[in-house]
Amino acid sequence: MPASFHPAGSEIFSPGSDANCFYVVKFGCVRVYRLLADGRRQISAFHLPGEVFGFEADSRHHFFAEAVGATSTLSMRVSATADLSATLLPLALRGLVRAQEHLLVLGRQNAPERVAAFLLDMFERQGGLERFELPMSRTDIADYLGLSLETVSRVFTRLRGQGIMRLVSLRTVEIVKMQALSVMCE
Amino acid sequence: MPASFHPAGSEIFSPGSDANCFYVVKFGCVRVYRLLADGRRQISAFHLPGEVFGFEADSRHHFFAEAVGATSTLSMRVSATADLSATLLPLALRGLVRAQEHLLVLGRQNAPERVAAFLLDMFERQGGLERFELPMSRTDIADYLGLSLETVSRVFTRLRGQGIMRLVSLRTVEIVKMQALSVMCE
DNA sequence: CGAGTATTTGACAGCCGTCAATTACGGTGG
DNA sequence: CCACCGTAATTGACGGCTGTCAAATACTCG
Repeated sequence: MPASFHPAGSEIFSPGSDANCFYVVKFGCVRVYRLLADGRRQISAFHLPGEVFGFEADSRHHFFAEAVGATSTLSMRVSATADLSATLLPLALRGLVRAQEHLLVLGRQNAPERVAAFLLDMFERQGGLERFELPMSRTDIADYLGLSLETVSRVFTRLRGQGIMRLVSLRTVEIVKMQALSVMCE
Repeated sequence: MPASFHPAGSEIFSPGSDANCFYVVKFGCVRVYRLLADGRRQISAFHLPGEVFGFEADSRHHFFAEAVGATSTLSMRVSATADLSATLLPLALRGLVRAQEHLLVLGRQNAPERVAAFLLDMFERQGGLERFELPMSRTDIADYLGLSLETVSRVFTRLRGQGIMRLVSLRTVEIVKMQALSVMCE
């Protein structure tokens, strides 16, 4: 179970490379994404400490994975796992449910609803403390939510104006009115 | 492996119900979707003959599944499968990849690109014949692509005007310029 | 053949993306 | 410790795509 360190922005895998192992995030954050021919990017998931990513339907990767900030991972070769299917199935199913929920956000929610959903997700995945870090840039958030970075920024400003959240620093969020944020996602 | 017949529009399962079996489509088409509180709907997938759906991360369904038209399915109890994990893992992984590709469409492609991607997907999944049926309504297509039904209709009209496709009947598509359609998705 | 539904088409408004400029932050070196 | 520089984030102006509302047309089924 070898550990690796990934500097900010470094590639972990890319489409076409061998998918012979999967990864556990030890610290930091990983973004998994696809690109269109003209460079438009859709981040399908961020992975935080403790989360597993990198398994594929076949033996090749179909996505890019990069360290968002300084990140360390543990990688496990698929062959080294006694019962691979039993290990991966629950992970794959959870990923599937997450992706399907994300589809609802991208397909049917407007910009404020998307940002609210994102903040609540980050809140819950980082232990439910009202103050937490955003490991990723506004551009990353935009590419995850299918918005422009300017729109993400504008919604942040609006949420601050409504007293729903506070920015302790550019990347540190404090949720003030949890209820209001939840209502926004319906 | 009991077979069931589902009339058009009938419910196959809904959120909260027991997820103790999964389903294979025999004929017809199934839509799987979620709703927001105000009724906005996102269809996460259509399932055509031969495809499997209905497995979940836990023992409860999180989605609605309905027959699009007259549909028949085979249902298998999860407990009746010898090695459940080995059977379901490839299906779950394929579903995950599909969902992630769909995320790119919803997050980063405009209306014509989305419709083109949808038509190509239907084309490929129905055997690659240039003429094929759309089992679902414009509303269903819209809720799958995160568009309004009017926008779907307008894009259809435009594609016909450009000589890229023909509507043999309202639900029967003939793709005339495959190349042009592919280019639209990048 | 007729009723009801599905689809198409049109007019118009609004949300959000793009382009651009300004401000704020953070890290580095003096 | 502070000044400086490069990057990230914010803010503003404006246009276009797409949603909404509404009406007309086409289709399907009984």
